[in-house]
Amino acid sequence: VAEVTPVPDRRRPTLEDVARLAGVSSATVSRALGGNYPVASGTRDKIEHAVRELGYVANAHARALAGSRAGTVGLLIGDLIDPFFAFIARGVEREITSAGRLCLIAATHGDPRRELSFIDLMLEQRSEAVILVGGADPESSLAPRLARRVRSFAENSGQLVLCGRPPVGTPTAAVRFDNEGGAAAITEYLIAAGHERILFLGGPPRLSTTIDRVAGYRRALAARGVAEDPALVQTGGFGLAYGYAQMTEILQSRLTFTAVFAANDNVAAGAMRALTEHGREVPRDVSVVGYDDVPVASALTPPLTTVHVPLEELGREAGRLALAGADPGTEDPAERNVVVGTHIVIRDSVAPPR
Amino acid sequence: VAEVTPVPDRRRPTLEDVARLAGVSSATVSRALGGNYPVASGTRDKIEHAVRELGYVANAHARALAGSRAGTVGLLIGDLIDPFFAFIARGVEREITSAGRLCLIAATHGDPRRELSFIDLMLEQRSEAVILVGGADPESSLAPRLARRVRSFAENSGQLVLCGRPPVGTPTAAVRFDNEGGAAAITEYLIAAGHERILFLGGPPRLSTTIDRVAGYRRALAARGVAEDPALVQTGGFGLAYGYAQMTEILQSRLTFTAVFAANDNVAAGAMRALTEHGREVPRDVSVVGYDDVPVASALTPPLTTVHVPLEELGREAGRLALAGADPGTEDPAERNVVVGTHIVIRDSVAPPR
DNA sequence: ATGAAAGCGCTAACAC
DNA sequence: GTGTTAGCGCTTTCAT
Repeated sequence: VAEVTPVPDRRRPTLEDVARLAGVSSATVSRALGGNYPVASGTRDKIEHAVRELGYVANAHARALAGSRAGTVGLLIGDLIDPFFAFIARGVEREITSAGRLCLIAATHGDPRRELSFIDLMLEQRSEAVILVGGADPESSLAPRLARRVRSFAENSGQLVLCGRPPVGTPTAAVRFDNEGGAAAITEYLIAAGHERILFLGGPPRLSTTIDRVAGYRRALAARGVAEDPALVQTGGFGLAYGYAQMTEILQSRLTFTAVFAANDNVAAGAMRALTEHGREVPRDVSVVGYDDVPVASALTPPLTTVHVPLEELGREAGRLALAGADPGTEDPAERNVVVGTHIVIRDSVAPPR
Repeated sequence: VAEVTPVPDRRRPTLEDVARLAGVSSATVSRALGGNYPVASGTRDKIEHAVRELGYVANAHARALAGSRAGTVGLLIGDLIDPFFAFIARGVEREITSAGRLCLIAATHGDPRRELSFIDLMLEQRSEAVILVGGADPESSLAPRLARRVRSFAENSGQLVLCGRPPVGTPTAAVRFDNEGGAAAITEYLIAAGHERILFLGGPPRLSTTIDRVAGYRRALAARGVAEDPALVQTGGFGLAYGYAQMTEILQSRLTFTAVFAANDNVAAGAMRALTEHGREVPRDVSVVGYDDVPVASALTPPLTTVHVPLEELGREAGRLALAGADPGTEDPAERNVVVGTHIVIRDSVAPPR
């Protein structure tokens, strides 16, 4: 058996090492590095020199252990790919990072159990805050457990912020956008254009987001005195594939409609493709609108009329709430709600019915 | 001045608390929780009970300080929105998370200085590995500093993995995809279809990715004996906006071409829009191809022929390398290279020249 | 199988 | 302004 050459495994320099080299105490080094404490400029120079000399890098864990903030904020999103989440994540990330914190991101990939374990992880990390993004099924069997976890986090660790997501059963800060209002507005727009048989297509049926959007749709119908046909509400999925498949199927049925309100832009994209393939031209034969205003909306042919959701701003706001709640400076009632507005963006996918 | 009601500020339970309640020593609790150590099953039960009772959650910082792995891997990408990065990130995240590690993600938003500070942060976090994704400007004035940082990370902390990115001047593990090969292949495809005047459009000129793709384009031209016209290589940006603007300008010039090889799918999307607006039909009048095969490619009308890059797989591979290098089990030469293949995906945006 | 005790590297009183 | 000291909560020898 060959002898393993034992690598000396040079220990990383510590505060102590820096202190020794600079000829001061470790406390002084700590203060000099912390910045928020008076240290003689001569001393500071010596310390900075020693730091460079040794290639010293602070140990975040020791720092966190010894009592200062951990300096991290957790962000949990559904999926990194989906632009809906990506824009929110970008806003959060920007806000958190510019406050000198580190953003820990994880994706659930649709598994509610992963939410739980992520919160546990953040609890272990002693994160200052965690931000939960995205719609959720309030009926989920895991909901009570989630509520308990959230409470535990808020009590022990820090601020929890819900972003575009229904309450979890325990008070928290939250930032939402007006799902119902936007849905009502764009439905009214369709009605104003002369449509009465409007197909609502897609959206996981039990997801709060879907429920709110359908509610807005119904409200507009009712407000304008348009009769509601339950057959015209076909919830299901959020993807392009769903929109395509479902619309294909619908086109083979006897269901009649002159406009489609897709639960989001992806579904609209799928529906439009199916429509086109069946020789129905948008918007001449059928009008189509979406929701979210993610990049695909403007890239479609024709460009899609949709509801703009200020996703990045939503994220920034969530980030701000997270930090405000974590900072001991602001004594806010941890439970705060901000709602960001939505507005419809008119492009070329709507025309009067033929 | 009102008296501040002092909140009792209930301390979080520690290992010690659990030990006391379970009637054992903290060492035993540590072992029971660690899992990899024999503990009497009766003792274990008592401990688990106490843990639940107290709502005990381990402190990751104390754990990391006391010597075990930090259990985190850093991931640095250019932008959370860009599907190119998002797919890679998803692959990395999946791999890291399924290995029980926590993935710390940050975005540079194109600022090379943020790369440096992110590595510093990871150094502070004592991360097991960091993964740097995406093209980079090798001429950047920060390159030497980056090299130094990378070396420092590798020496002190853990594995550094480059993902789809040129070497940084010091040996590291890396996973790349064959940029040049893919570019050559799709160029040959265009040539085989009869094209000779092929416009290469977009891509930041000093970015390694662009350079490699242009190299592939040139290689194919040379291999097929097609004369190269320098005026046909117009590098610039990576966005849809760039593709649109630049193509619009080119259409107003006297430059002639029968096909466009866009540096990526976004540029292709922009170029196609400009083409369409100028009454040039794709692929009848002009053929267009892209690179990356991100979702927009298949959503375009007509669907885009492009080079498929297995982005998520790339990310997974990077994740694997990161963990392998971090694990002391595998004694690999920290510097390993894996190259994942690319292949062209034929859709409907290419036709013979008229 | 379990306990005692010594740190890990840092911050935060508390002295001077 | 700077040094001393006592932890922060855990893991890990070394005993037993």
